[in-house]
Amino acid sequence: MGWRGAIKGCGRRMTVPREIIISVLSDATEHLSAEDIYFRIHETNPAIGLTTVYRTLELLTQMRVLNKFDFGDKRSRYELTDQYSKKKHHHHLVCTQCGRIIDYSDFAEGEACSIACTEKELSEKFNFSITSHYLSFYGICPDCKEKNHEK
Amino acid sequence: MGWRGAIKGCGRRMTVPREIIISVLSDATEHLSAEDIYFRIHETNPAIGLTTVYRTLELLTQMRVLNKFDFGDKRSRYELTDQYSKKKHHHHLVCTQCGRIIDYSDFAEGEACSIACTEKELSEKFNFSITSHYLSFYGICPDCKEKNHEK
DNA sequence: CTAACTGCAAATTCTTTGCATTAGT
DNA sequence: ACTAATGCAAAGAATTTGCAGTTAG
Repeated sequence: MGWRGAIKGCGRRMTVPREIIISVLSDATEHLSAEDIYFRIHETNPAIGLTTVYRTLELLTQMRVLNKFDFGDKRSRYELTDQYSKKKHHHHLVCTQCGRIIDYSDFAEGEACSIACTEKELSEKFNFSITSHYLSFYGICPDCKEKNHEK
Repeated sequence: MGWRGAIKGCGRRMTVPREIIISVLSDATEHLSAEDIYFRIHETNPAIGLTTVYRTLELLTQMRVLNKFDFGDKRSRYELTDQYSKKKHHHHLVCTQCGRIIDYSDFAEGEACSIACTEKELSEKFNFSITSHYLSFYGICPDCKEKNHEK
């Protein structure tokens, strides 16, 4: 079932703003904030307000169409969940100096398997129904390393 | 070198508020927000302001004495980094329904090793200097599962 | 038709800043 | 003494809410 079905399936309505917001998210390669989305939409659809963007993102997050992330700057960022995304499931590599984020999905030998095993062990041990996970590595990117070296 | 040394080592001063804030964090079992810390301190030290708590947390985070987390509610939460903590390095298991967070550090067979291997592979592949990682699993805790069942 | 959705402006909430005062070293 | 650190009040920034008008089904 596509996201349209998910929305209508629970008594909600398909609207122009929702359609556009998801299409922006679907085309995005980066991790967009509410304001990012608002500005992209605003050029072609100035009638759509920031409030609607926030409300739509909240709704879609609750419906598990979107994941909501926080990378340290104070704005929340969103991306489609695996189920609805063109991109494969991925983890993040975050530069703590410049904020650059690399998505990687060509998991190292054993990484994916290990996560799956851990998930299974944890769900048994703590009796949790695990639905997802989030793995990020933090460090200094090549560019920042170079800049730091020059000083 | 303890955190006191870290602070003095870079020309900063040891003060009563800093001492108290770290001791609260050191004793905490949960993940405290700035306000949590402020209230705990306030009972015995009403002279210490919330601003100082924020400034201290910011400083200590920059010095890598603290890790700053975000678990979805909008407040930031803090805990001592492995180097300064009584607790072992751990990962998180978060209930998406009630917000409960379980720390686990008795890593499953292979989990710790796999993270270390992945870290090494990524740092070579992307030429990143990786300093830390963050792994969380999300799901529904036993209590919430039960509650959902009753309905 | 009617209830969900929207936009605007105002309100909230968390966090940061300006500035005069206090207190480590 | 010198300057970092503090507390207060005020400012800032991201997000949420109240409400009257709009629109999908």
